[in-house]
Amino acid sequence: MKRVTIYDVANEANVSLATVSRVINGLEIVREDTRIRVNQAIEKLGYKPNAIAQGLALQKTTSIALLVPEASFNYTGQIISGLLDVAKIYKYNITLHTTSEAIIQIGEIIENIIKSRVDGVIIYNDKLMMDELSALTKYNFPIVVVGNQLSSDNIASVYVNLQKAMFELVSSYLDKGMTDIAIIQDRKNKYMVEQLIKGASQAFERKGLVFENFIEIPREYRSSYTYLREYFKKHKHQLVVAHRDSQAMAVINAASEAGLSVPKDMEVVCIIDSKYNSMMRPQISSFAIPSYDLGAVAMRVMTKMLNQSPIEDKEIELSYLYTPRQSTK
Amino acid sequence: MKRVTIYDVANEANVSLATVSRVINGLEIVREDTRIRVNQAIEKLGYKPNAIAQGLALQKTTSIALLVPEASFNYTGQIISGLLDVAKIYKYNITLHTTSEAIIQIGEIIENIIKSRVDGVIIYNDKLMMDELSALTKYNFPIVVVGNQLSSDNIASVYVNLQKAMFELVSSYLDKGMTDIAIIQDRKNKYMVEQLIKGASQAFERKGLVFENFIEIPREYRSSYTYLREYFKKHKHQLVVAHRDSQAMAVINAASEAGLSVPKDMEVVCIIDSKYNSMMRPQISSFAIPSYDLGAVAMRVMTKMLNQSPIEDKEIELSYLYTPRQSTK
DNA sequence: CTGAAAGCGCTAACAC
DNA sequence: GTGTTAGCGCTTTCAG
Repeated sequence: MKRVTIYDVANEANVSLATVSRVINGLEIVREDTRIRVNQAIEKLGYKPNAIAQGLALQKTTSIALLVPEASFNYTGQIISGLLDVAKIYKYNITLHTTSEAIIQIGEIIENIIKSRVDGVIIYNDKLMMDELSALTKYNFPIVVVGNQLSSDNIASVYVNLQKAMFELVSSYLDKGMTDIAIIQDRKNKYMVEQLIKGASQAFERKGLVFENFIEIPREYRSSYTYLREYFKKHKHQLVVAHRDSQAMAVINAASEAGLSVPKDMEVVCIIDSKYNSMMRPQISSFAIPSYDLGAVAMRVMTKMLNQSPIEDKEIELSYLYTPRQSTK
Repeated sequence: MKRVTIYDVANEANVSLATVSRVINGLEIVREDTRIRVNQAIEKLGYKPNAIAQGLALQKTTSIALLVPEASFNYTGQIISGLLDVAKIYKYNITLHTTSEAIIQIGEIIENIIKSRVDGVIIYNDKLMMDELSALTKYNFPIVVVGNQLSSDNIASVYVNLQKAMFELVSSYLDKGMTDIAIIQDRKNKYMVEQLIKGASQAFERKGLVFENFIEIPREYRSSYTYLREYFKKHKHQLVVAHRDSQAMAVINAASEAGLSVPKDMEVVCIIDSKYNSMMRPQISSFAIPSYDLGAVAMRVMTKMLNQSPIEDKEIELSYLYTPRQSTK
């Protein structure tokens, strides 16, 4: 199919290309009959405006870049889903970029994003902090960070206060007199675990205690499970907190092999779960983190920034809900 | 930061924009010293070529559209991951589009893709078949379909032969004299289940039998689990095949509630599993479907089509591997 | 080896 | 209301 341009339509309809532009954008007033004529021509020729050319002329692309870590999508899936739904409403396209463990690549990705001249960038990344973002901020297009509390001139963020969540959870156990509480720590999700530790420490401090139970998965272990199997042969806690349901499940399975029964001998809680949690036995007590909303709100904020609309607050905190299940008493 | 264009660089380096274009594209021969001068200017000004303008001039965007159903990403995640990794190698950008259940939207999405002038489209979709694709084929850019066997002039496909997989699986059970075999059927993944049924039917026919055990989840049930719980109070099979581990898990949990033990009283197999399968008890026997490769190969084929490279075969079948686990004897 | 100039398809003043 | 025209930033002949 030959490319049909705005000129072809103009010819067909016997008007100037400016008029065609007017009707496709519906901005200015065009006389009824000529509008109809133009629309017929468009229909007849099967004309579709070239978004690339529009982008050049308008200096905007109506597409925003999404930057997510690696590509498991196990937990970002919901976020992306929310993002896309809202993006669709506002007619924004999403270009998907993933950051691998290798930090070196990040420069390349950002370069790529800049070349693409997207209107904005949404980032979900535990590791990427202000410093790494600076490369992006120089080009001062709006940035929305999902998952971290963070803001500046053209950066907004949408997040859940995990520290507070953890504080409340740990406090409630401490109140019951249970102090043997441990957190699973692994290399990934470093930022997230840090927040959990802060929250726990805070709760301990309040009781005049010190929190120091980190179950750190050593680098040499390919999977947490392998390590945990060893670990629970020698250790036991009253409560173990994992960040994800998969980690929690590894804990439960490992503990079970070591003869520990959850929740009888040990309770387990995770922060974020997936749809699989409902299928697991025991089902894991978790915080209901509004992942979908995290994405949807992020995209909404982005559209506001793009429209220069005033934003009440650049750091938007979404709420969580602790949901006890079978893995706790 | 002010936009810096190729003109600015040309000025700074005291050359024409044509020369700058040459050095950034590294195509034609440019004298050593002027090349260095230009590169210095680029460095100094922080110039990044505008991909939009390049796209306009070159009539190509180096970006390809990815169309996936809804947005669960539970099973497409791996595919997307493979896709992105290869896309990165070839410097292609991916724009992400999701198709919801509502068919009406599909036209809008396709229109959007066409306007974006992507270089190609990769589609993973059980439902979308030739007819729906026609809107795309008219614009004759390359299309790669993931998951369906399908091809034509500018359409290639990468898939796994589920029918064959199912045929082999069912045959092996029939050979053992087990004929009470059922397939879980739901509204989603219709195409996939169809293939499974074909494979099973074929195996049954070969034995002079007829396959007719479909456990169809009625529309009114929000989750399969709710229905299955009722179902297994009254029914029981020797083998139940589900397409996904989540479905299989629902079967196992429901059966378990009805007093059936898997695999003792009933065996369960699923076709595609996720990383969660390794955490489930029992772990579900499944076919190892090379999801990542499905994506990676699809992208590779796409790049070939874009380069007009000859393609040996437009229908690429990837292999699976049946992996018995705890849910079968 | 390098520069001038004509597009690529569209938008947005500015005329009429 | 509608047409004219100058860009948007880059690539690519075609000269020199």
